[in-house]
Amino acid sequence: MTNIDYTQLAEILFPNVKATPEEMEARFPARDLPEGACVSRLAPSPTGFVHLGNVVQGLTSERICHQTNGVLFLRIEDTDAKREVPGASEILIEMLSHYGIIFDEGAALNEEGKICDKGNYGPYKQSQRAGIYHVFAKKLVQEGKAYPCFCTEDELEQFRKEQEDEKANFGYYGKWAKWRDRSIEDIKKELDAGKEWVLRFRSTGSIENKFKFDDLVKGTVDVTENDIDHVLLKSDGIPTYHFAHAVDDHLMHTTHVVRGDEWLPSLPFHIQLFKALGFKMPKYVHIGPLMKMDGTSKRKLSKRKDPELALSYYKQEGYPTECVVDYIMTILNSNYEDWRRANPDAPMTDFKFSVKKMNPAGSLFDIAKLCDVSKNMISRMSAETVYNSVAEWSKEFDPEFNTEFTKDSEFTKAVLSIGRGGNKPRKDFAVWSEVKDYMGFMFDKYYNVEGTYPENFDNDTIVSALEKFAATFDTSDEQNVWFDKMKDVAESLGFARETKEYKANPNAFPGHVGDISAFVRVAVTGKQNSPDLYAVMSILGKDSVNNRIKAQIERLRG
RNA sequence: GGUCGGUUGGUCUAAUGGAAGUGACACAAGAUUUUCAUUCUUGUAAUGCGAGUUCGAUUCUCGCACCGACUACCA
Repeated sequence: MTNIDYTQLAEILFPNVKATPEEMEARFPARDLPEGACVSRLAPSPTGFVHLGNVVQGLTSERICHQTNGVLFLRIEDTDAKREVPGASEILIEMLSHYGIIFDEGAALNEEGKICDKGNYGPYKQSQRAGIYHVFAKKLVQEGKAYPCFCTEDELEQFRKEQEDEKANFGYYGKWAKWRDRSIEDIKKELDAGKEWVLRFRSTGSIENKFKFDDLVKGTVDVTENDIDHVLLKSDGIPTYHFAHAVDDHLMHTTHVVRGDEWLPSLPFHIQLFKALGFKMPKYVHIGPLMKMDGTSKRKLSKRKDPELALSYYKQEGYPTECVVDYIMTILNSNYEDWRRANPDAPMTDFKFSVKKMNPAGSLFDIAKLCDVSKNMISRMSAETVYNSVAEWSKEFDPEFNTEFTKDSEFTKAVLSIGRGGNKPRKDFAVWSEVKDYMGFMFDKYYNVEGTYPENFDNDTIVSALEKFAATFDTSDEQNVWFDKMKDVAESLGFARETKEYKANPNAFPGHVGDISAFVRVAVTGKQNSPDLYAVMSILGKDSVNNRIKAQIERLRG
């Protein structure tokens, strides 16, 4: 082994780094927080793709922090320039805020809607923290815990092939760690030649050594020491996720790291890194992935295959965000559902969230269940709230419907009020996009003139029923009077006045009052199913109802 | 190949070293309603497999199977 002057090496590699780790510590002092307060963060990549995973992690972190009067901050992990999409951070903040994930600190939007920093532990974009990382990188080199590596992509690929052939573990270690113990002269030669280099961690671990580590969700996990000399700084001087995670979460005083369990395999390296840097470990909350049923087996929700992973899907379909939040809460803490039933109108934040309740396995994301949650929540909303939400949604996603829907807001709200309120409200739709189907017939534009009538009745009978009914009904009638008139029509055609009467003796009548109302229903709504017909007709008004019936009579007569 | 994680009805889950549920979704049947949506009642349905420890294991231990993740100068 060559004897290397690490201090000299550090100077050669980082000649411009003058600041010391101590200065960094002083610049980011411990937070002044009450006892037991948790500090957590969401640290997404700005790829422009905001997904359910962000909400799952975000809600978990948010609850952990705000339930303990702690701090939730947003850090943008833009260390991979290739994946960054302009404007992605802005979209992310905007989207998450709709889901109740509001950050106390970190990347934020200014008054012009542009990204800016809020808080004393910034910058919060990792690409702007290069100088900070380099201070700690230099320190690691000085201590002999990191070294430069000049291997090219081709060389690394070659190692990989050899390892496959030899059935050896993959990675930069052992005889493949070509630059682990090279002389200063060798390193200088490459540097002088202008070769690109990365900074690698000098691992002292061995896969022979196992130990236990506590994860707040997974419990005690078995860990095998890492023996790979992972990259800390890429050739552009930007850190890898691992190094940035250690430095940032230390300096920003994160107490709880919430992230997907795809990170579990790199935990050994992270533990090693924190130790090497002399940092205290945060607590880890590794969340299982969201799964989806694919045929008979489950698989992780995939960005490519599953549109429902993207938050934009829920916006487009018109799922109220609070419903998505409620559903996700039921996945995160199974007792949330019971709590919600007992407290239907309480804000979600009243629920006592517990990390211990989280499932260490991946949960299946069940759209059917989401719809159920959504249906229930929407049924409890006021007509006013529904009106505003549908108006906002349709403005963006169905402008044509929006025009009709908002033309006469009092009329529309009256329709939305049918069966709303009380203990057993109607549950007709789970998403705003279903509203058009539900009540479109109230607008002439969407009223289906070609409505199909119940079978087993000839046109003459239907026409005759419609004529008789149109001649007598009055929108000022009370509901019972209105229905009595319906019964009169039934009787005059030889139909049973009461449904029960008919059921008791079905051969005695051609039909019953329910059939008469079915004729009227189809004539007025164009559909065999509708909300309460009396309410529908009252809201439509006498003229509109008469016009529709008249047109139907003519149509049926051919 | 290696490392790690996971496994209770179709799904989300509860519980426990001592009979696995007046839990939820979905599904089915019935009742209710002038239709639908509701609401109510009822029903179908589960501890992956094999050992070990134990009087007793779904729970603890080990092995296997299956599923998933990671194994990048991505995060």
